[in-house]
Amino acid sequence: MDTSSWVDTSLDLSPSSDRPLPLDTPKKEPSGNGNLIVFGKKLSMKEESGALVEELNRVNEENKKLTEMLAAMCESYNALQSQLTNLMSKIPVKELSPSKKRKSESSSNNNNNDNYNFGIIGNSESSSTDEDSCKKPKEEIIKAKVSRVYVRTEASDTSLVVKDGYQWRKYGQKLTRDNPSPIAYFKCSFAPTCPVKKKVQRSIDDQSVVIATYEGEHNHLPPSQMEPTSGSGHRGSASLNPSGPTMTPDFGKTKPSGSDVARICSSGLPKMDSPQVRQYLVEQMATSLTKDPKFTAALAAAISGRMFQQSPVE
DNA sequence: CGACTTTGACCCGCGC
DNA sequence: GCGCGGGTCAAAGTCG
Repeated sequence: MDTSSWVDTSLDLSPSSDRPLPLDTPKKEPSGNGNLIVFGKKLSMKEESGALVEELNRVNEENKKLTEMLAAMCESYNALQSQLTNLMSKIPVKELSPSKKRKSESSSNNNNNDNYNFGIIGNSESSSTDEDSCKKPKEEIIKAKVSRVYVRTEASDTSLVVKDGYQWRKYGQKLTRDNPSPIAYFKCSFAPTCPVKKKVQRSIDDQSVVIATYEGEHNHLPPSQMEPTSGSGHRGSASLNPSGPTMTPDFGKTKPSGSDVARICSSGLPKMDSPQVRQYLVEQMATSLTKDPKFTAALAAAISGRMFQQSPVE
């Protein structure tokens, strides 16, 4: 029930088996048997290039459509986000008492309307509240308390580190029953009073996927913004949203890496509708697609299918 | 020497 | 009430 954000450090837009190829190969496929023999066939150069050009055009159109879809998604996302922010601002925020450990945690779950720094479309892992003070209107509590982010990393990378621009201190690690890989617990260590916690665990299904669960809301500026000149590995600049700190990718400086894309996608309140972002996303998609061998293969298959169709086998 | 990580012990909620 | 399991603490170790 929680909405989670999918963050893929490589912006995996590749046509995987469960994600059909956007440029769906022509429905009119060569019948039945194999499909990749086409290049062996004799096609006149004209036909061949014609088919290729046609396919290229089609792919371009498809790309356009995808771009538009992406933009539309970003817009609706933004709309939702602002709605959420509005709603959040109407709910009184309570300061938690640091004294009660357990209580404070659960209360941080409950009353701190966190549109968390990632701003991930909130989701509510929030357990039922044992919160005393919150005589809550049961349902319509905004459930943006816990954010979950999926990050694809190198499978060999066992560090369970999710770079999000904040500074974290690990305070625990446990093995859980349902997942062989341990779960690591982090606290935001940049500000002593910052209540934000983070849990990181590898996905049970895909070891290359790390699930980071954020709880709480930062009550300070992101380190990278407070110390713009200090390196500390956080290159992305960040901006503080009035309703909560948010990460904003820095497009100006360096070419963002995959993980930057991750942050773009996962960060909740960045201006997703800004032309820069859109442009960047499109570029990343294109790069990602062209780099992906699967995509290339699929494209080749599509093209060959097309060619095959145009010059029927005898 | 300070900041961070590791890790076993402990706390507490929840289901039975 | 009891046991289990998730979450946290805090001492010891590590690192720069």
